[in-house]
Amino acid sequence: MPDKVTIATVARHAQVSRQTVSNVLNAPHIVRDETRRRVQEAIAELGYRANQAARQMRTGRSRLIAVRIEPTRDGINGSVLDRFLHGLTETADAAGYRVMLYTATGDDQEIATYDDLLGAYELDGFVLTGTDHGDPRTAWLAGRGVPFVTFGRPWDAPESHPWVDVDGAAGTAQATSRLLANGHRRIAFIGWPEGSGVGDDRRAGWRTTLTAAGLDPDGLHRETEDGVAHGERLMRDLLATPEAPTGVVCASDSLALGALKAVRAVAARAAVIGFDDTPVAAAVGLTSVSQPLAAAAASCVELLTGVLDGHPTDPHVLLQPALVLRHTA
Amino acid sequence: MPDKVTIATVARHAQVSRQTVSNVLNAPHIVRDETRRRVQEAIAELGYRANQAARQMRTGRSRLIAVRIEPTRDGINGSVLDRFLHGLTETADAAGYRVMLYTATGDDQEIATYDDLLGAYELDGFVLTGTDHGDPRTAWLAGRGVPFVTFGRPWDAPESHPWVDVDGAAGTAQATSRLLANGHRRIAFIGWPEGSGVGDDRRAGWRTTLTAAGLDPDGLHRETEDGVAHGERLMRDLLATPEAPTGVVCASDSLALGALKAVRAVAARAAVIGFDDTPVAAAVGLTSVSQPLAAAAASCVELLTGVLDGHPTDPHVLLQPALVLRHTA
DNA sequence: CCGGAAACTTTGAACGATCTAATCCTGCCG
DNA sequence: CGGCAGGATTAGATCGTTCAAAGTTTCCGG
Repeated sequence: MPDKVTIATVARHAQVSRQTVSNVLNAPHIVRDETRRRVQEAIAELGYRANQAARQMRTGRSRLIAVRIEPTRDGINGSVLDRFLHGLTETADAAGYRVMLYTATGDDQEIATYDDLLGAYELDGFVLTGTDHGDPRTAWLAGRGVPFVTFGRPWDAPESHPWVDVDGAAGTAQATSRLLANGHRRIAFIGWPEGSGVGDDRRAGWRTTLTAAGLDPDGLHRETEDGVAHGERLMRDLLATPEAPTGVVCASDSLALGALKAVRAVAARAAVIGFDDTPVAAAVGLTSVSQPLAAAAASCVELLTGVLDGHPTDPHVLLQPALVLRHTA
Repeated sequence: MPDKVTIATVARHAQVSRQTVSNVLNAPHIVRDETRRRVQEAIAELGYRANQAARQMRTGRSRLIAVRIEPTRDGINGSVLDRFLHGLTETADAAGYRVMLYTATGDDQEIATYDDLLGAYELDGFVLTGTDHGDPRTAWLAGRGVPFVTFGRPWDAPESHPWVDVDGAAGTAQATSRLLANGHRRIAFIGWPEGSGVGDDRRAGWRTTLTAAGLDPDGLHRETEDGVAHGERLMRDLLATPEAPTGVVCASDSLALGALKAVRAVAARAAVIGFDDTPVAAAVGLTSVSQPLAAAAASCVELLTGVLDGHPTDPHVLLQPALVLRHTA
């Protein structure tokens, strides 16, 4: 293995001082053209790469972004995080940042981890997913002045910090419109109990679209925890009512899959639309609302690096989902 | 924000020298009990955390492990990587390491990324997933003397480097035995074209189990690319033969899902078993072979940190999968 | 009470980059 | 031809840690 190439090696090779090499890297405009060219050649020739640890010691910046990887609770939503992570890594890479993972069980343990990561690695920023009402984590980070972005709106105070989100209401609105366009008039919604920002948002899209079409949404919605079995139960329920729906929009693919089972079990012909476009949806041919995860990830990185590199952008990004048509609607 | 706490702050506070604090952290046994206690109190009181960048500069070790996150090709396998990543992060954490992500498209681009990562962050090691026959990446890493572990055996040279893998043959053998125990005699296998180590391994488990039971596997297997549609096509094919199978073991959940569709389409009652226990399998009630991903991740970290911290373990770990029984077998 | 080994602690340098401030050019004007 | 402005370049200090070597204390046996 050849000797380690440091900035001093490059400087010697290009017959300039260390600082000039540093300038070529960090402030090229202050170096004369001819000198810059010579230095760049030396860099290329030697395969020099700036040591981040040394740079970080001086500048206090690590070019590292931390993201939490969750314990894959349902499994069905795991792949969403997966795609998001990939997009994040790719965009961060392009912006000269790297992604570091961490896990934590529980909010206070997570905050301890922040402390750890900041102390040991001087992380530049955090990307949080799945924030809830009154999340203590965002408060802690904001209090310490640590840059961060959340994927998901802070429902209680939308202006409080930078976020990126997907317009869930627009997604369910699209789904509902699709069913309306196909001639459906009794369109149900199966979602989560009131109180979760995301769930309420998705329900709202369905409700307003129905109302706008002059239809009455009352009695056509059901709430439950997420899960295939729950979806199936509620859909059987709906199908058994006197005015059974001919189509249903669901807050998740799990619920939709359950609904689909119920429909098939009673040999009905109701249309079903899910949410998240998970692999499950693709596998069983379920029409579903797809979140632009790569774009969301890119926006997160953009917001964060914008703050870090001193050219901040609009700190609130709301992306539009798209309906992926398959067999069920 | 309080001033940064460095080793010097702690030293002053505990009335010892910097080096003694360093010794308490890295070689506690050479410090007298009473001194150590005093230093540890100071550390706790001040909330001191060793700066990794500075440590790394001196030691050349970053306590960072790199893992590739793939572009989620199929989507169905995405969640496997996801669970693996989570396990990796958790175990690495416990061993005092952190996980850094990277992506790359194509082997040579990936090698360039290695160079980048090693040069800039002095990564301690790599975890590779999905290695193929004659992988240039492992050769490059080995040539540079960079520690790494692969999740997946190097089929062409099993002794060449440390790896962790799941015994696919044992998995399909379990699946086949299960079907035998349930009275099935004509048990088919749908897998991938010959040549992929993983695929061949999974087929072998089925074949040897059938043979051991005195049954003839000939004519009962089909090969195709991965995908639901392919699985469905081949299963229809099998069901249409004079001696149609009453059960089928598949090399993946995608194939199994397709097979299941075919079975239902022709109103047959054949049992179906998939592989990987993806969320899809859980959602549709498909019996599937489950890989112990958390254990695999833990083994990867153990192997890697073992090499790094100088107490190497057996460099080849083969884990046993488990059959998850659901409705289809 | 002293010599000396063992146990423990401290000092100074080094890792590889950037910051600050000082020095060196170069061209231009009086 | 000297002086000077301004850009280009360089020398030295510094970030927080660990290594190597030197210094100090403690403990025993003679």
